[in-house]
Amino acid sequence: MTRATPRNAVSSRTVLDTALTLFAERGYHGTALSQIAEALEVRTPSLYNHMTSKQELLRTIVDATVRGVLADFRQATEGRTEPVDRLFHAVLVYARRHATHRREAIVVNRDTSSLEEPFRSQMQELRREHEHALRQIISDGVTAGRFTVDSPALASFAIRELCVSIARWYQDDGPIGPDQVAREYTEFALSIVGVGIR
Amino acid sequence: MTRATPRNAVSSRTVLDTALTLFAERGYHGTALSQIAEALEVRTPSLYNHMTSKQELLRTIVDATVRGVLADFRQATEGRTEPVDRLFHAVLVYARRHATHRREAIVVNRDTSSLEEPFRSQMQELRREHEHALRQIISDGVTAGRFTVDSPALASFAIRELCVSIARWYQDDGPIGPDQVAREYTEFALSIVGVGIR
DNA sequence: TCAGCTAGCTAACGCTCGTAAGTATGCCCT
DNA sequence: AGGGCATACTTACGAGCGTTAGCTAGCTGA
Repeated sequence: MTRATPRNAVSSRTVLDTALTLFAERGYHGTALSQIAEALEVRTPSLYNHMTSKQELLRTIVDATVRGVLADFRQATEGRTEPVDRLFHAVLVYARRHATHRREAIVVNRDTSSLEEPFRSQMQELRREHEHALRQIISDGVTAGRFTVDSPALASFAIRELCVSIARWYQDDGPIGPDQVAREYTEFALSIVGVGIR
Repeated sequence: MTRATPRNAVSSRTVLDTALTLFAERGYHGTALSQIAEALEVRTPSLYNHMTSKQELLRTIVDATVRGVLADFRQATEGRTEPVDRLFHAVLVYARRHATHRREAIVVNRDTSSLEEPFRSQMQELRREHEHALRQIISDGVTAGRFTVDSPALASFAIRELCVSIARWYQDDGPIGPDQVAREYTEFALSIVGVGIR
């Protein structure tokens, strides 16, 4: 049984959250378990009451995030058939996620390569799935004459990285909310494929 | 004197180059000197004949790259006054550099935070200089009525990260050259600030 | 009340890291 | 021919890492 009100609020959730913060700040290899422990005001070995290994922390973070991205994408695009409509909503949720889940995005983008095999390949496969799905929307839009772009692959890369970049500067306590950022960036994305909103 | 034709071609240049490749691949903290040595088919301590510390390798890489970016920028924009013209050339050289200097770009973006003080602050100051200069061009363009964008800061971030992202997928041996990529991405950038080329 | 479990602690492990010291080897120039 | 220098080597160091083992305290529930 989990203690009702532990004296110090350390749990697998808080360990993961602290790891997330530090991994995002200093990278997986740049973060020592002792730093996570220190942030939680606990000795390093005590962490093992809440996790099984450092690698598992990374695995959990990447897994949840990558699956979340795919789930977002499916929910945002299902039922929509118009390329502009599909791209708009796919980019909107993707951009929004990078404002609301900054740390996760930074860790996934920087440290997926630090995952051990075979998990690393599995995760990269899932990321590629999202990548291809987005590119497909653009290809379809070009075929349908909705988008104007030389290379769907190039545009797809550009749009994805555009969204990812939000995680690198966005501040929760800043003057601009996630929805607003997402909408602005979606506008940028549509500009890239030659769709003007205004 | 440097030996004319050393049996094994190890030099400060090759050490730096190998470090660059590995840092870009696995990150600064994720790369051990032993790995650099192994790639050069040499024992780890032998590296110290060509460098003074691991940290110095990173310092050299970041310093050269950041100063190169600023030099590029100045050369590309000096003498130009038209906002569209200035932005076009500033983005063109910045984008191009990310195709021709992929590894450097990846290392600077991921591992500048691993630099020790006070060098880290100095480098970040220089990066900020480029950032502000680019933003200024956009602000000026908005004032002059050449660009259409809600927030110059947002657009500036977006354009910069767009260029940086080239380093993450570009392949030298691919079907598309640096100039072509740079031109495409510059077009994307101009779309973002509401300037159509075609 | 007290058994059992949770979650903290200290101590210690084996490993790898970056770096230093001292030694050997072989080319270059005089 | 041989002295000097560049560059490689072996050995070793101290520090820090992730992780394991074993102990202890105190809350929970019967």
